[in-house]
Amino acid sequence: MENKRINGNDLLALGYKENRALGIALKINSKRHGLKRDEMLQKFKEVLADPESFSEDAIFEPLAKALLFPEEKDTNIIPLKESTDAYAVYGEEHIEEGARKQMDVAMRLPVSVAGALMPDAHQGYGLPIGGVLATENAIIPYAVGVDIGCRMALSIFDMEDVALLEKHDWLKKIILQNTRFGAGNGFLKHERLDHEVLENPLFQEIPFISNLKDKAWTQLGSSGGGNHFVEFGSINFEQEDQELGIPAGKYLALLTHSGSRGLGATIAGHYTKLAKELCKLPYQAQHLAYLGMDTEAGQEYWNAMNLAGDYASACHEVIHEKVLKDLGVDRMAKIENHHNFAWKEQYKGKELMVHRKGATPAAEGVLGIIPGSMASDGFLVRGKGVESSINSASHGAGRQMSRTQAIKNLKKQDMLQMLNDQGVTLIGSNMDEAPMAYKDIHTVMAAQEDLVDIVANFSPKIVRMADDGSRED
DNA sequence: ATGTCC
Repeated sequence: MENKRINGNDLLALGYKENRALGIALKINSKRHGLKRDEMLQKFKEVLADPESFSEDAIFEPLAKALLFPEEKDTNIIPLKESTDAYAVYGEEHIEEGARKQMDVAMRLPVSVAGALMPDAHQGYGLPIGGVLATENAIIPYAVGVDIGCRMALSIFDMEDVALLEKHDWLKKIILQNTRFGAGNGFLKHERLDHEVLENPLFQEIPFISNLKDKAWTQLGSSGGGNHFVEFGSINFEQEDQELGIPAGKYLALLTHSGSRGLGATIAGHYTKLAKELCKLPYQAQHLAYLGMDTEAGQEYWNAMNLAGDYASACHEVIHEKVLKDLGVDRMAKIENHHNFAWKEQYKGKELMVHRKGATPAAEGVLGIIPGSMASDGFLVRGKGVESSINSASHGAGRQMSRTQAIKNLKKQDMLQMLNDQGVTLIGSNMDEAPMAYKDIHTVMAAQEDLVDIVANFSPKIVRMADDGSRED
Protein backbone atom coordinates (compact mmCIF):
# COMPACT_ATOMS: atom_id res chain seq x y z
CA MET A 1 0.00 0.00 0.00
CA GLU A 2 2.95 2.27 0.71
CA ASN A 3 3.81 2.46 -2.96
CA LYS A 4 0.28 2.93 -4.24
CA ARG A 5 0.23 5.62 -6.88
CA ILE A 6 -1.19 8.99 -5.88
CA ASN A 7 -4.53 9.46 -7.61
CA GLY A 8 -7.25 12.08 -7.94
CA ASN A 9 -8.94 10.94 -4.73
CA ASP A 10 -5.74 11.44 -2.73
CA LEU A 11 -5.56 15.01 -4.00
CA LEU A 12 -9.24 15.67 -3.32
CA ALA A 13 -8.61 14.46 0.22
CA LEU A 14 -5.88 17.10 0.55
CA GLY A 15 -8.39 19.76 -0.40
CA TYR A 16 -7.86 19.99 -4.15
CA LYS A 17 -10.93 20.63 -6.30
CA GLU A 18 -12.03 18.97 -9.52
CA ASN A 19 -10.53 21.49 -11.87
CA ARG A 20 -7.58 22.36 -14.05
CA ALA A 21 -5.18 22.40 -11.08
CA LEU A 22 -6.06 18.80 -10.25
CA GLY A 23 -5.21 17.72 -13.76
CA ILE A 24 -1.88 19.55 -13.61
CA ALA A 25 -1.07 18.02 -10.22
CA LEU A 26 -1.72 14.53 -11.57
CA LYS A 27 0.46 15.21 -14.54
CA ILE A 28 3.31 16.37 -12.29
CA ASN A 29 2.79 13.31 -10.11
CA SER A 30 3.01 10.98 -13.11
CA LYS A 31 6.55 12.15 -13.75
CA ARG A 32 7.59 11.32 -10.18
CA HIS A 33 10.60 13.65 -10.22
CA GLY A 34 12.45 11.34 -7.89
CA LEU A 35 10.06 12.02 -5.04
CA LYS A 36 8.60 9.26 -2.89
CA ARG A 37 4.87 9.02 -2.43
CA ASP A 38 4.85 10.71 0.98
CA GLU A 39 7.20 13.44 -0.17
CA MET A 40 5.06 14.15 -3.19
CA LEU A 41 1.89 14.29 -1.11
CA GLN A 42 3.61 16.66 1.31
CA LYS A 43 4.62 18.90 -1.60
CA PHE A 44 1.09 18.93 -2.98
CA LYS A 45 -0.13 19.95 0.48
CA GLU A 46 2.41 22.76 0.69
CA VAL A 47 1.68 24.08 -2.80
CA LEU A 48 -2.04 24.15 -2.06
CA ALA A 49 -1.49 25.99 1.23
CA ASP A 50 0.91 28.55 -0.25
CA PRO A 51 1.05 28.53 -4.05
CA GLU A 52 2.85 31.89 -4.08
CA SER A 53 6.07 30.42 -2.71
CA PHE A 54 6.09 27.84 -5.53
CA SER A 55 5.46 30.31 -8.35
CA GLU A 56 9.04 29.90 -9.58
CA ASP A 57 9.53 26.27 -8.58
CA ALA A 58 11.06 24.12 -11.30
CA ILE A 59 8.52 21.33 -10.81
CA PHE A 60 5.48 22.88 -9.18
CA GLU A 61 5.30 26.23 -10.97
CA PRO A 62 2.45 25.24 -13.36
CA LEU A 63 0.42 23.91 -10.43
CA ALA A 64 1.07 27.04 -8.37
CA LYS A 65 -0.03 29.23 -11.30
CA ALA A 66 -3.21 27.23 -11.79
CA LEU A 67 -4.02 27.61 -8.09
CA LEU A 68 -3.18 31.32 -8.05
CA PHE A 69 -5.11 32.13 -11.20
CA PRO A 70 -7.88 29.53 -11.35
CA GLU A 71 -10.18 31.65 -13.47
CA GLU A 72 -7.51 32.56 -15.97
CA LYS A 73 -8.96 31.19 -19.16
CA ASP A 74 -6.92 29.97 -22.03
CA THR A 75 -8.55 31.83 -24.91
CA ASN A 76 -7.89 28.85 -27.13
CA ILE A 77 -10.17 26.62 -25.07
CA ILE A 78 -13.18 25.50 -27.06
CA PRO A 79 -16.34 25.83 -24.95
CA LEU A 80 -18.77 22.93 -24.53
CA LYS A 81 -22.44 23.24 -25.42
CA GLU A 82 -24.65 24.25 -22.49
CA SER A 83 -27.26 21.65 -23.26
CA THR A 84 -27.70 18.78 -25.66
CA ASP A 85 -30.34 16.45 -26.98
CA ALA A 86 -31.14 13.41 -24.89
CA TYR A 87 -29.48 10.14 -25.79
CA ALA A 88 -30.75 6.58 -25.51
CA VAL A 89 -29.52 4.41 -22.65
CA TYR A 90 -30.13 0.66 -22.80
CA GLY A 91 -30.22 -1.31 -19.56
CA GLU A 92 -29.95 1.91 -17.57
CA GLU A 93 -30.49 0.24 -14.19
CA HIS A 94 -27.19 -1.68 -14.62
CA ILE A 95 -25.04 1.25 -15.74
CA GLU A 96 -22.81 3.07 -13.25
CA GLU A 97 -23.16 6.80 -12.85
CA GLY A 98 -19.58 7.46 -13.99
CA ALA A 99 -20.36 6.14 -17.46
CA ARG A 100 -23.46 8.37 -17.68
CA LYS A 101 -21.46 11.42 -16.66
CA GLN A 102 -18.77 10.74 -19.25
CA MET A 103 -21.43 10.37 -21.92
CA ASP A 104 -23.09 13.62 -20.80
CA VAL A 105 -19.79 15.44 -21.32
CA ALA A 106 -19.21 13.80 -24.70
CA MET A 107 -22.64 14.93 -25.87
CA ARG A 108 -21.66 18.53 -25.09
CA LEU A 109 -18.77 18.66 -27.55
CA PRO A 110 -19.49 21.22 -30.26
CA VAL A 111 -19.08 18.47 -32.87
CA SER A 112 -21.43 15.95 -31.21
CA VAL A 113 -24.74 15.23 -32.93
CA ALA A 114 -26.03 12.06 -31.27
CA GLY A 115 -25.04 9.43 -28.74
CA ALA A 116 -26.16 6.23 -27.06
CA LEU A 117 -25.08 3.99 -24.18
CA MET A 118 -25.14 0.22 -24.56
CA PRO A 119 -26.16 -2.07 -21.64
CA ASP A 120 -22.59 -3.18 -20.97
CA ALA A 121 -21.42 0.42 -20.52
CA HIS A 122 -18.88 1.24 -17.85
CA GLN A 123 -16.47 4.06 -17.14
CA GLY A 124 -13.54 4.41 -19.49
CA TYR A 125 -11.08 7.07 -20.50
CA GLY A 126 -12.77 9.89 -22.38
CA LEU A 127 -15.80 8.11 -23.83
CA PRO A 128 -17.18 5.28 -21.67
CA ILE A 129 -16.76 1.70 -22.86
CA GLY A 130 -20.12 0.85 -24.42
CA GLY A 131 -20.51 4.44 -25.61
CA VAL A 132 -21.55 5.40 -29.14
CA LEU A 133 -20.95 8.96 -30.32
CA ALA A 134 -21.83 10.47 -33.70
CA THR A 135 -19.97 13.64 -34.63
CA GLU A 136 -19.98 15.94 -37.61
CA ASN A 137 -16.77 16.38 -39.60
CA ALA A 138 -14.60 15.36 -36.63
CA ILE A 139 -12.89 12.26 -35.31
CA ILE A 140 -11.92 11.67 -31.68
CA PRO A 141 -8.98 9.31 -31.08
CA TYR A 142 -10.03 8.57 -27.50
CA ALA A 143 -13.62 7.86 -28.56
CA VAL A 144 -12.12 5.10 -30.69
CA GLY A 145 -9.91 3.94 -27.85
CA VAL A 146 -6.43 2.56 -27.35
CA ASP A 147 -6.98 -0.85 -28.89
CA ILE A 148 -8.02 0.39 -32.32
CA GLY A 149 -10.09 -2.06 -34.35
CA CYS A 150 -10.32 -4.63 -31.57
CA ARG A 151 -12.69 -7.34 -32.78
CA MET A 152 -14.41 -10.68 -32.58
CA ALA A 153 -13.99 -13.38 -35.21
CA LEU A 154 -15.92 -16.63 -35.34
CA SER A 155 -15.24 -19.63 -37.57
CA ILE A 156 -17.91 -22.32 -37.70
CA PHE A 157 -16.52 -25.68 -38.78
CA ASP A 158 -18.19 -28.57 -40.51
CA MET A 159 -17.64 -30.77 -37.46
CA GLU A 160 -20.06 -31.79 -34.74
CA ASP A 161 -19.46 -30.23 -31.34
CA VAL A 162 -18.95 -33.63 -29.76
CA ALA A 163 -15.35 -33.20 -30.92
CA LEU A 164 -14.90 -30.88 -27.93
CA LEU A 165 -15.18 -33.95 -25.70
CA GLU A 166 -13.84 -36.68 -27.95
CA LYS A 167 -10.87 -34.75 -29.30
CA HIS A 168 -10.35 -32.41 -26.37
CA ASP A 169 -6.60 -32.83 -26.01
CA TRP A 170 -5.99 -32.43 -29.74
CA LEU A 171 -8.03 -29.21 -29.85
CA LYS A 172 -6.23 -27.87 -26.80
CA LYS A 173 -2.91 -28.55 -28.50
CA ILE A 174 -4.06 -26.75 -31.66
CA ILE A 175 -4.80 -23.63 -29.59
CA LEU A 176 -1.51 -23.84 -27.71
CA GLN A 177 0.54 -24.26 -30.87
CA ASN A 178 -1.09 -21.50 -32.92
CA THR A 179 -1.59 -18.66 -30.45
CA ARG A 180 0.64 -16.25 -28.55
CA PHE A 181 -0.46 -14.20 -25.55
CA GLY A 182 0.92 -11.55 -23.24
CA ALA A 183 1.80 -7.86 -23.50
CA GLY A 184 4.69 -7.28 -25.86
CA ASN A 185 4.69 -10.89 -27.00
CA GLY A 186 4.55 -12.21 -30.53
CA PHE A 187 6.14 -14.86 -32.69
CA LEU A 188 9.79 -15.74 -33.13
CA LYS A 189 11.49 -14.55 -36.30
CA HIS A 190 11.38 -17.91 -38.05
CA GLU A 191 7.68 -18.31 -37.17
CA ARG A 192 6.57 -15.04 -38.79
CA LEU A 193 4.13 -15.11 -41.68
CA ASP A 194 3.76 -12.51 -44.41
CA HIS A 195 0.52 -10.64 -44.90
CA GLU A 196 -0.52 -7.98 -47.38
CA VAL A 197 -1.46 -5.60 -44.54
CA LEU A 198 2.29 -5.10 -44.01
CA GLU A 199 2.48 -3.65 -47.53
CA ASN A 200 0.26 -0.70 -46.62
CA PRO A 201 1.98 2.49 -47.91
CA LEU A 202 1.63 4.14 -44.48
CA PHE A 203 4.52 1.91 -43.38
CA GLN A 204 6.62 3.92 -45.84
CA GLU A 205 5.00 7.32 -45.54
CA ILE A 206 4.74 8.00 -41.82
CA PRO A 207 8.01 7.73 -39.89
CA PHE A 208 6.68 6.58 -36.50
CA ILE A 209 4.54 3.95 -38.23
CA SER A 210 7.49 2.85 -40.29
CA ASN A 211 9.36 2.20 -37.05
CA LEU A 212 6.53 -0.10 -35.95
CA LYS A 213 6.61 -2.37 -38.98
CA ASP A 214 8.98 -4.97 -37.59
CA LYS A 215 7.07 -5.28 -34.33
CA ALA A 216 3.81 -5.47 -36.25
CA TRP A 217 5.23 -8.34 -38.27
CA THR A 218 6.39 -10.14 -35.11
CA GLN A 219 3.02 -9.65 -33.44
CA LEU A 220 0.92 -10.61 -36.46
CA GLY A 221 -1.43 -13.39 -35.36
CA SER A 222 -0.85 -12.82 -31.64
CA SER A 223 -3.55 -12.00 -29.13
CA GLY A 224 -2.08 -9.78 -26.39
CA GLY A 225 -3.51 -9.56 -22.89
CA GLY A 226 -6.40 -8.25 -20.80
CA ASN A 227 -9.77 -9.63 -21.86
CA HIS A 228 -8.47 -11.07 -25.13
CA PHE A 229 -8.97 -14.76 -25.80
CA VAL A 230 -8.88 -17.62 -28.27
CA GLU A 231 -11.41 -20.35 -27.61
CA PHE A 232 -13.02 -23.43 -29.04
CA GLY A 233 -16.65 -23.92 -28.22
CA SER A 234 -19.97 -25.28 -29.29
CA ILE A 235 -22.25 -23.15 -31.42
CA ASN A 236 -25.90 -24.09 -31.33
CA PHE A 237 -28.26 -23.22 -34.18
CA GLU A 238 -31.76 -23.95 -32.91
CA GLN A 239 -32.92 -23.56 -36.48
CA GLU A 240 -31.37 -23.38 -39.91
CA ASP A 241 -29.88 -20.03 -40.89
CA GLN A 242 -30.52 -19.62 -44.58
CA GLU A 243 -28.27 -16.63 -45.11
CA LEU A 244 -25.29 -18.45 -43.61
CA GLY A 245 -26.39 -21.74 -45.16
CA ILE A 246 -26.04 -23.55 -41.84
CA PRO A 247 -28.54 -26.28 -40.89
CA ALA A 248 -29.86 -26.57 -37.33
CA GLY A 249 -27.34 -28.32 -35.14
CA LYS A 250 -24.37 -27.98 -32.80
CA TYR A 251 -20.96 -27.40 -34.34
CA LEU A 252 -17.38 -26.88 -33.38
CA ALA A 253 -16.47 -23.19 -33.60
CA LEU A 254 -13.46 -20.99 -32.93
CA LEU A 255 -14.02 -17.58 -31.33
CA THR A 256 -11.23 -15.01 -31.01
CA HIS A 257 -11.12 -11.59 -29.36
CA SER A 258 -8.12 -9.33 -29.85
CA GLY A 259 -7.01 -6.10 -31.43
CA SER A 260 -4.22 -4.19 -33.09
CA ARG A 261 -1.50 -4.90 -30.49
CA GLY A 262 1.44 -2.54 -30.18
CA LEU A 263 0.82 -1.02 -33.60
CA GLY A 264 -2.68 0.22 -32.75
CA ALA A 265 -1.71 1.28 -29.24
CA THR A 266 1.12 3.42 -30.54
CA ILE A 267 -1.05 4.96 -33.26
CA ALA A 268 -3.73 5.73 -30.67
CA GLY A 269 -1.20 7.36 -28.35
CA HIS A 270 0.38 9.43 -31.11
CA TYR A 271 -2.85 10.93 -32.40
CA THR A 272 -4.41 11.41 -28.98
CA LYS A 273 -1.43 13.52 -28.06
CA LEU A 274 -1.65 15.43 -31.33
CA ALA A 275 -5.39 15.98 -30.88
CA LYS A 276 -4.84 17.33 -27.36
CA GLU A 277 -2.31 19.82 -28.73
CA LEU A 278 -4.54 20.96 -31.57
CA CYS A 279 -7.87 20.91 -29.75
CA LYS A 280 -7.96 22.41 -26.28
CA LEU A 281 -11.12 21.49 -24.44
CA PRO A 282 -12.26 22.27 -20.87
CA TYR A 283 -10.79 20.06 -18.14
CA GLN A 284 -13.62 17.53 -17.95
CA ALA A 285 -13.55 16.96 -21.72
CA GLN A 286 -9.85 17.13 -22.45
CA HIS A 287 -9.52 13.45 -23.34
CA LEU A 288 -12.16 13.92 -26.03
CA ALA A 289 -9.94 16.18 -28.13
CA TYR A 290 -10.97 15.87 -31.77
CA LEU A 291 -9.42 16.28 -35.19
CA GLY A 292 -11.29 17.88 -38.08
CA MET A 293 -11.89 15.50 -40.96
CA ASP A 294 -10.98 18.35 -43.29
CA THR A 295 -7.54 18.73 -41.68
CA GLU A 296 -4.31 16.95 -42.48
CA ALA A 297 -4.07 15.53 -38.96
CA GLY A 298 -7.64 14.24 -39.15
CA GLN A 299 -7.06 12.55 -42.48
CA GLU A 300 -3.79 11.05 -41.25
CA TYR A 301 -5.48 9.61 -38.15
CA TRP A 302 -8.31 8.25 -40.29
CA ASN A 303 -5.80 6.42 -42.50
CA ALA A 304 -3.72 5.19 -39.56
CA MET A 305 -6.85 4.04 -37.70
CA ASN A 306 -7.90 2.07 -40.76
CA LEU A 307 -4.46 0.51 -40.98
CA ALA A 308 -4.70 -0.57 -37.32
CA GLY A 309 -8.14 -2.02 -38.07
CA ASP A 310 -6.84 -3.95 -41.07
CA TYR A 311 -3.96 -5.19 -38.97
CA ALA A 312 -6.28 -6.39 -36.19
CA SER A 313 -8.31 -8.21 -38.83
CA ALA A 314 -5.14 -9.79 -40.24
CA CYS A 315 -4.19 -11.04 -36.76
CA HIS A 316 -7.50 -12.91 -36.50
CA GLU A 317 -7.18 -14.18 -40.05
CA VAL A 318 -3.77 -15.68 -39.29
CA ILE A 319 -5.07 -17.46 -36.19
CA HIS A 320 -8.17 -18.79 -37.93
CA GLU A 321 -6.29 -19.98 -41.03
CA LYS A 322 -3.70 -21.83 -38.92
CA VAL A 323 -6.41 -23.52 -36.87
CA LEU A 324 -8.44 -24.35 -39.97
CA LYS A 325 -5.40 -25.99 -41.55
CA ASP A 326 -4.64 -28.06 -38.44
CA LEU A 327 -8.27 -29.16 -38.09
CA GLY A 328 -8.35 -30.27 -41.70
CA VAL A 329 -12.11 -29.80 -42.05
CA ASP A 330 -14.30 -27.42 -44.05
CA ARG A 331 -15.36 -24.08 -42.63
CA MET A 332 -19.06 -23.36 -43.06
CA ALA A 333 -18.90 -19.69 -42.17
CA LYS A 334 -16.66 -16.96 -40.81
CA ILE A 335 -18.14 -13.93 -39.09
CA GLU A 336 -16.19 -10.92 -37.90
CA ASN A 337 -17.06 -7.57 -36.38
CA HIS A 338 -15.07 -4.81 -34.76
CA HIS A 339 -15.52 -2.25 -32.02
CA ASN A 340 -13.17 0.56 -30.90
CA PHE A 341 -13.42 2.25 -34.26
CA ALA A 342 -15.03 5.14 -36.15
CA TRP A 343 -17.21 4.71 -39.22
CA LYS A 344 -18.59 7.18 -41.76
CA GLU A 345 -22.31 6.44 -41.61
CA GLN A 346 -25.60 8.01 -42.56
CA TYR A 347 -27.66 9.23 -39.61
CA LYS A 348 -30.94 11.03 -40.25
CA GLY A 349 -29.87 11.76 -43.80
CA LYS A 350 -26.49 13.18 -42.91
CA GLU A 351 -23.02 11.66 -43.09
CA LEU A 352 -21.58 11.50 -39.59
CA MET A 353 -18.56 9.97 -37.92
CA VAL A 354 -19.89 7.21 -35.67
CA HIS A 355 -17.51 6.20 -32.87
CA ARG A 356 -18.22 2.87 -31.19
CA LYS A 357 -15.98 2.37 -28.18
CA GLY A 358 -16.76 -1.14 -27.06
CA ALA A 359 -20.00 -1.29 -29.02
CA THR A 360 -21.01 -3.63 -31.84
CA PRO A 361 -22.34 -2.38 -35.18
CA ALA A 362 -25.95 -3.52 -35.45
CA ALA A 363 -27.40 -2.05 -38.63
CA GLU A 364 -30.30 -4.03 -40.06
CA GLY A 365 -29.21 -7.52 -41.09
CA VAL A 366 -25.60 -7.06 -39.99
CA LEU A 367 -24.10 -10.04 -38.17
CA GLY A 368 -22.19 -9.56 -34.95
CA ILE A 369 -20.76 -11.57 -32.07
CA ILE A 370 -21.45 -10.65 -28.44
CA PRO A 371 -19.40 -12.79 -26.05
CA GLY A 372 -20.48 -13.52 -22.47
CA SER A 373 -17.61 -14.73 -20.31
CA MET A 374 -15.36 -17.78 -20.28
CA ALA A 375 -18.07 -19.70 -18.44
CA SER A 376 -21.23 -18.31 -20.01
CA ASP A 377 -22.78 -18.19 -23.43
CA GLY A 378 -21.97 -15.69 -26.13
CA PHE A 379 -24.28 -14.88 -29.02
CA LEU A 380 -24.20 -14.66 -32.77
CA VAL A 381 -26.63 -11.83 -33.49
CA ARG A 382 -28.21 -10.00 -36.37
CA GLY A 383 -28.76 -6.26 -36.05
CA LYS A 384 -32.20 -4.68 -36.25
CA GLY A 385 -31.00 -1.23 -37.29
CA VAL A 386 -32.51 0.85 -34.47
CA GLU A 387 -31.83 4.54 -35.04
CA SER A 388 -31.82 5.59 -31.38
CA SER A 389 -28.97 3.13 -30.73
CA ILE A 390 -27.17 4.57 -33.77
CA ASN A 391 -27.27 1.05 -35.22
CA SER A 392 -25.34 -0.42 -32.31
CA ALA A 393 -25.42 -3.04 -29.57
CA SER A 394 -23.20 -4.06 -26.65
CA HIS A 395 -19.83 -5.71 -27.28
CA GLY A 396 -20.12 -8.14 -24.40
CA ALA A 397 -21.51 -8.54 -20.90
CA GLY A 398 -19.50 -5.64 -19.50
CA ARG A 399 -17.70 -5.60 -16.18
CA GLN A 400 -19.54 -5.36 -12.90
CA MET A 401 -16.26 -5.37 -10.97
CA SER A 402 -13.08 -3.50 -11.77
CA ARG A 403 -9.92 -5.54 -12.24
CA THR A 404 -8.64 -4.57 -8.81
CA GLN A 405 -12.00 -5.30 -7.15
CA ALA A 406 -12.11 -8.71 -8.82
CA ILE A 407 -8.58 -9.68 -7.76
CA LYS A 408 -9.28 -8.54 -4.21
CA ASN A 409 -12.73 -10.05 -3.72
CA LEU A 410 -13.08 -13.14 -5.88
CA LYS A 411 -11.89 -16.60 -4.88
CA LYS A 412 -10.02 -18.79 -7.30
CA GLN A 413 -11.77 -21.86 -5.94
CA ASP A 414 -15.16 -20.38 -6.89
CA MET A 415 -13.95 -19.71 -10.41
CA LEU A 416 -12.55 -23.23 -10.80
CA GLN A 417 -15.85 -24.66 -9.56
CA MET A 418 -17.75 -22.55 -12.08
CA LEU A 419 -15.49 -23.63 -14.95
CA ASN A 420 -15.83 -27.24 -13.86
CA ASP A 421 -19.63 -26.97 -13.74
CA GLN A 422 -19.66 -25.64 -17.29
CA GLY A 423 -17.09 -28.14 -18.56
CA VAL A 424 -14.62 -25.42 -19.50
CA THR A 425 -10.87 -26.00 -19.81
CA LEU A 426 -8.99 -22.79 -19.09
CA ILE A 427 -5.43 -22.11 -20.23
CA GLY A 428 -3.82 -19.08 -18.58
CA SER A 429 -5.91 -16.08 -17.41
CA ASN A 430 -6.18 -14.50 -14.01
CA MET A 431 -8.83 -13.61 -11.42
CA ASP A 432 -9.55 -10.22 -13.01
CA GLU A 433 -11.13 -12.10 -15.90
CA ALA A 434 -13.17 -14.43 -13.68
CA PRO A 435 -16.74 -14.90 -14.94
CA MET A 436 -18.10 -13.40 -11.72
CA ALA A 437 -16.39 -10.08 -12.55
CA TYR A 438 -18.81 -9.65 -15.45
CA LYS A 439 -22.47 -8.74 -15.61
CA ASP A 440 -24.93 -11.52 -16.34
CA ILE A 441 -24.95 -11.78 -20.14
CA HIS A 442 -28.62 -12.79 -20.22
CA THR A 443 -29.61 -9.60 -18.41
CA VAL A 444 -27.52 -7.60 -20.87
CA MET A 445 -29.09 -9.39 -23.85
CA ALA A 446 -32.57 -8.75 -22.45
CA ALA A 447 -31.78 -5.04 -22.23
CA GLN A 448 -30.98 -4.95 -25.93
CA GLU A 449 -33.59 -7.28 -27.39
CA ASP A 450 -34.86 -4.33 -29.42
CA LEU A 451 -31.43 -3.93 -31.00
CA VAL A 452 -30.44 -7.44 -32.11
CA ASP A 453 -31.94 -10.84 -32.92
CA ILE A 454 -30.14 -13.90 -31.61
CA VAL A 455 -29.05 -16.24 -34.41
CA ALA A 456 -27.12 -18.83 -32.38
CA ASN A 457 -25.64 -19.48 -28.92
CA PHE A 458 -21.94 -20.11 -28.42
CA SER A 459 -20.64 -21.98 -25.34
CA PRO A 460 -16.87 -21.70 -24.72
CA LYS A 461 -15.20 -25.01 -23.83
CA ILE A 462 -11.43 -24.64 -24.30
CA VAL A 463 -10.34 -21.10 -23.49
CA ARG A 464 -6.91 -19.51 -23.68
CA MET A 465 -6.10 -16.08 -22.23
CA ALA A 466 -2.92 -14.27 -21.24
CA ASP A 467 -1.22 -15.63 -18.18
CA ASP A 468 -0.77 -12.77 -15.77
CA GLY A 469 2.48 -14.22 -14.46
CA SER A 470 4.27 -12.59 -17.39
CA ARG A 471 3.98 -9.09 -15.97
CA GLU A 472 4.92 -9.02 -12.33
CA ASP A 473 6.53 -5.61 -12.08
C1' DA B 1 -5.48 -2.11 -24.14
C1' DT B 2 -0.08 -1.49 -24.32
C1' DG B 3 6.37 -3.74 -22.81
C1' DT B 4 6.13 1.20 -18.57
C1' DC B 5 5.11 9.26 -21.08
C1' DC B 6 9.37 13.35 -24.61
